Amino acid sequence: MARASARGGGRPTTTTITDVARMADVSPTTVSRVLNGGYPVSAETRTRVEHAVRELSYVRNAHAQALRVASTGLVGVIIHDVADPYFAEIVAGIQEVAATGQRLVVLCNSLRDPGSELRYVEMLRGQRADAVILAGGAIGDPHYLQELPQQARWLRRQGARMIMCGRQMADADAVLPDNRGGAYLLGRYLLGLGHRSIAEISGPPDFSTTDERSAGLDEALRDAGVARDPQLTVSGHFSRDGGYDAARVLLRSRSRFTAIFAANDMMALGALAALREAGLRVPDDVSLVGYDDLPILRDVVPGITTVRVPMREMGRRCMRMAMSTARRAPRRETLPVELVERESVAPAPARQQV
DNA sequence: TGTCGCGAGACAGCGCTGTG
DNA sequence: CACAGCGCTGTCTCGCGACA
Repeated sequence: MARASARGGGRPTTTTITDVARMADVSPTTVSRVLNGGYPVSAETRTRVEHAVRELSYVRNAHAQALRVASTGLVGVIIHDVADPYFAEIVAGIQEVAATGQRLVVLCNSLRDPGSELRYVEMLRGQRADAVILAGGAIGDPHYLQELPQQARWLRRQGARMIMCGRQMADADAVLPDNRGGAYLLGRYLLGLGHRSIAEISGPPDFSTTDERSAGLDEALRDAGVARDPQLTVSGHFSRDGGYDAARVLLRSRSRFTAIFAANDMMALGALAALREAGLRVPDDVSLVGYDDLPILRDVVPGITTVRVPMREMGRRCMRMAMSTARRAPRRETLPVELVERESVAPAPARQQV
């Protein structure tokens, strides 16, 4: 099988284009022509080469190929948390498109640590990735905010590009959900049902997603002439436990509210658990809304009203950007979101407040 | 004219050798 | 000691020549 003559000793041997050429009784040039097309090769020779490729289980050396064609076919995807269904959906969309384009996706889990994210970008640059997709809201760390655009510029110089999924940055392409617009929709919906005391379980303070969704709710309240009570905002991690803890803080406070606006669905699930533990019914005692429309929400009782973010489509679009030719001007695509009404919201009770 | 082989050169980056 | 130059890795492209 793999040649033992050329490289002896304990060194690992691999099948190269030369081995295929030898078995097919042609030159490496002809093997390359068969594999890549674009040159005339007789049917008989083509068959011999293809047979040798199968016999030797030959696959091209991606590193060596990258040297010649200046493309590794590698796309790095950096996400905050692999256990978060939000990112799972985005990655599913990315891989759907990657599979059609013969791209290898490398998944990196930053656990929302800005230092990890920067290190992964550098490592992917070192691997000469064709593109790096950064999914999730921006982190407000000063060093990170200064360094990341620099990394995007270096990538661009290498002929690669950076694509932001769910946030934007100069020198990088971006696919964005309308965070502010979606939060505005939810706010208006709650206000329309008579809710005036709306508690907010917001995301961590240093994330752009947190700011945008809070701003959307703010805008809805402002438009309705409803003053916002700062006591009714508690921040937490973008997770089930983050929502659970924040809801418990709200319940322990003496503040009164008729509805909870959670910054994402996982937080809404945590809040639902905390409300249930406190003996409160959703939506009879408190209304609850989430954000994202994660697939797992379909099996939750009561069904949680939310905003559908086209996560899979965002992933698909990011990958298409990664596979397309880089342009000078960064590209921006904003995807619309829609309100999904389920059973977790009821009209505000006339007097009763939690 | 079609098909194929040959050889040079390019690619990134490490390690080695020679030179000043 | 610093620096330049070269070899090495595997693949691919390109120009040119050979052959049926």
